[in-house]
Amino acid sequence: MPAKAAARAAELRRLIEHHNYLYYVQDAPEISDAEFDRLFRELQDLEQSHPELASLDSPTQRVGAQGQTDFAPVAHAVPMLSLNNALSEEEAAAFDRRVREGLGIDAVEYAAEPKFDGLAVTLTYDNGVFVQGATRGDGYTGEDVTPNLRTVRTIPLRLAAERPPKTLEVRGEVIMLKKDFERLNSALQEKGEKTFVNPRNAAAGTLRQKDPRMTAARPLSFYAYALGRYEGHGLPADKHSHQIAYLAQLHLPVSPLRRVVTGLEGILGYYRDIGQQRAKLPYDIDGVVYKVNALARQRELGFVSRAPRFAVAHKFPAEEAQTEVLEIDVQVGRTGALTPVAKLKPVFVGGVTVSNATLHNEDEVHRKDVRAGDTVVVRRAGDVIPEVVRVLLDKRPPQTRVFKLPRKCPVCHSDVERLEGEAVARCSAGLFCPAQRKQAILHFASRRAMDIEGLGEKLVDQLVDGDLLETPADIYRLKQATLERLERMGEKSAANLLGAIDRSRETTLARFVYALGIRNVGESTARDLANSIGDIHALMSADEDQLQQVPDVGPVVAQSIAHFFREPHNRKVVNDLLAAGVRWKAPAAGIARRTMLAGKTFVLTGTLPSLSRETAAERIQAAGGKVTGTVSKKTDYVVVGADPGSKYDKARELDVPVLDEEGLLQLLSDDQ
DNA sequence: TTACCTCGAGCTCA
DNA sequence: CTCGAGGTAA
Repeated sequence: MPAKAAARAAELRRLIEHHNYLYYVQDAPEISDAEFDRLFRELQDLEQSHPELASLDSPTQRVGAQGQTDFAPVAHAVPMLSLNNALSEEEAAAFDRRVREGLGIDAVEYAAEPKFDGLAVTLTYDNGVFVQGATRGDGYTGEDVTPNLRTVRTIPLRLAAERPPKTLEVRGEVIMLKKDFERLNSALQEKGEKTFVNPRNAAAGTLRQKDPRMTAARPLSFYAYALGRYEGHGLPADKHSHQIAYLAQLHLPVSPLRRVVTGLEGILGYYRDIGQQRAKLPYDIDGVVYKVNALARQRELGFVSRAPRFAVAHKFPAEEAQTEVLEIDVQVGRTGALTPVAKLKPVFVGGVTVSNATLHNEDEVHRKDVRAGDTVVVRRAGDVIPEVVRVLLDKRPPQTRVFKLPRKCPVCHSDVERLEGEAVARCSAGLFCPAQRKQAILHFASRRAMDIEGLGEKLVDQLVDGDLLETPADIYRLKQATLERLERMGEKSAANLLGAIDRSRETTLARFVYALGIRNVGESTARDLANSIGDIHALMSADEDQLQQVPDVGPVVAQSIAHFFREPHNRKVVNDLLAAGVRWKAPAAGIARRTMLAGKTFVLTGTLPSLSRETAAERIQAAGGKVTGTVSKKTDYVVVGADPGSKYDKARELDVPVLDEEGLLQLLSDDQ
């Protein structure tokens, strides 16, 4: 009697999902583990004997139902933006002041919540069923990690709602609870396996597992804090806090520490309160978040470039630690810039082991008077980069010496030059310096340049040190037999590398120009040059006036380019590369094709029906147009897709012509 | 900057 | 088993 079986299966799923929620989210089970297991097994048996009842949202299908995690790209319909940071109470006060002034009101109501230290993800529910989960990625495109997220016990596979919304996209953080982290690490240790260094890395590593069974074995948690897309009834439209409460009703886990507070006093009170509880909380947090609670006011404030103006992350002060400076190393970069780097006695701070800290330049070292042998205070500033905060002078041993930048390049012993008014000193040898040569070749081969897969740092070191490579052009003369003599290079690796080198011969002018590594010429300038000048020989012989005709090329960039191509050595490298068979298609129809969109500026907002943001931008650039991020009087067109942001409002305000995708394609096809 | 995962392939020892 | 390269995240 399948009808009866189906009804029982539905009932069991509801019960199991409910008790799962009580156990994992509420931490208040109402039945014993044994009873829960019985329900679970009954459902499993039922599904086994009636395979037609199996369904993806069944709690028996948390693991394995969808096979492997494939990390396929997922475009976010609503971008996952980052928040601006406030690093002190003064900055939090400044945020509150800007909000008050922006809204013209005296006391603002904020929704405050802890800022979890984990990984941002977005979950999509179709008709109440969890169908997709993705990482944040660059905010516009993330990776599909659905099978891994299905194993997270606090993520409901089905929302608790009689009439669930048609679509619900919810944003939140995947974390590992401190106790789960400790349990996992001791288990790993017992097995003699590598342990994780902190809960965040454990969560990140777990989410990046290909096999969801591995993920299932490592306990992750999830907390929801924001809404992405929503279609359906029932969502409160007035306040953020009400929306979060609604998510909680659907049995999505939300932070119990969230509060609604008012004004600066309210947010600072909250900050101090949470700060006091921090150590006792079951998970790591790195600050608190304030959001203007009224959604209409959020819209009023809008966005500045990539971050909302209505919210801020108020970070706790970065953890500091003391350690010793073993020595101050000097590294040579691609442009020959000499960078002093403090080699530190490894110290655990802010969740990682720090052993290097850049000191930026000579003046910076002197300002802080850092010396080899000093004891210093270090911290991880602005999220990632380790920083020497100050020297503890009373711990300075006798006979330390003031740091002196070497007068000769530490790699090639050529003279070091420091130009008037510049903070950086440079090795004067240019590409004759092996350090610069290595960097130049690495840059040439990099993904965004010539994209020679497999030509990495260790290999370039060997090739340059063995005098097998002097210039990028030599790459195309490498032989199988030569490569096979190198470390860790067998027949197969050598053949693969030669294949990659051969494929790279077919490129574009823009990539080629970028690959040359001309000072001040990045990816976008290279593209501008390729589009406007369109020919490598014309580019090589262009004078500075001609170069300045190219959009966005000013005197400094023009000078760099002209200077680069005046150098006979560089001209020879270009000619050698051409002789080695490096080639590209001439930009079709040349100038004529570009007249229409040349110099026109576009801004994209919202999701286009068929083109991704990237493709749209590429097509516009290919036609000579420019794509920027902000709408101003200089913007010629705003291309609007679904769910546009504030840029759309701005466009209407400034009377900038608005296109949809069709209009854009029309414009592009007119431009033949 | 550090830590982590995955992949392909080389290395090592049986 | 170990290494290098490539990728991601904060």
